Amino acid sequence: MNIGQAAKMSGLTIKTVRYYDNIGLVMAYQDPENQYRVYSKDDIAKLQFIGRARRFGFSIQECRELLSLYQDKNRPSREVKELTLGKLSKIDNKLEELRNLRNQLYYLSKSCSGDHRPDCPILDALASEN
Amino acid sequence: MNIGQAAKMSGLTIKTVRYYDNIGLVMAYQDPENQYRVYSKDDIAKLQFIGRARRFGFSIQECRELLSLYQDKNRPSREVKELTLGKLSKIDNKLEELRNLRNQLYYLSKSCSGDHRPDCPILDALASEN
DNA sequence: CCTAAAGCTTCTTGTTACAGGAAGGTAAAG
DNA sequence: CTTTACCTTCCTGTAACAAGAAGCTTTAGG
Repeated sequence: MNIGQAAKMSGLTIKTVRYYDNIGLVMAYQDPENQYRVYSKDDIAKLQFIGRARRFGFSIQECRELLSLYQDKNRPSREVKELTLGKLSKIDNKLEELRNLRNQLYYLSKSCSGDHRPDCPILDALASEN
Repeated sequence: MNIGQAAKMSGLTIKTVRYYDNIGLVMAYQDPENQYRVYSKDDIAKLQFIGRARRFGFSIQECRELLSLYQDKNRPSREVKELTLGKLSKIDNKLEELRNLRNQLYYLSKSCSGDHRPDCPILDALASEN
């Protein structure tokens, strides 16, 4: 099937699918006559796989690794789990960071009257040493 | 003072400071003799201001707005508060998203034995319809 | 005084993961 | 035969800088 169908079936955009072909992540067969990309069922499965992994926050590089593990029927599940746990810990760090940020911003916004007057503790905080 | 000192005093890198000059965020005076950038105390204050705002998750564009509000002694504090509240709500959305992701990944990792055997519920989940 | 090191300049390229659009070939339908 | 839909490649833009090359300038030391 052509790239349009492949995009629909995988839930990705045409641009994305073409991009994955360019970077060698999911390479389509090229019809020698018209240069159109041709996708097999197997390719669609890979695209869907990647779409889900991306939604889980895995980077393209990580998707590449997951895909090769996915295609290797004999790999130990340990490798996949390690990748996932690594990602989990990164997410935990990011969560912590964001929570702190959120609280600081929250207290800053609370302290500001937010009316017509020019006094603004938010700007004061950004301008001061601390 | 030169860019090296300015970078140190503001806690930013030289590259960053030069970049801010290029995009017109904090423009330095240029010594006509040697083309060196010269930073005043006021410039340093702006750089520090931006450094803090960036750490609070404000984008360069938002920093630009905050900076102009900061320099306008008569602006109503409402504007700053609105900017901050908008940012806060974006952070809340991101937090929610990340928390969901984290939980999904967590349960996936829990379900995988992570040993030498090839069976891996994580990959199964990425490969299946849901 | 000369030299080496440190500091400065501009310019180009790379990063991440695509999106948007131009210019042009192809295919299917009326 | 023409319109319309799809496809192609190639170029540019995004956010916020980092890295590095090539080449001045300034400063400190022997």
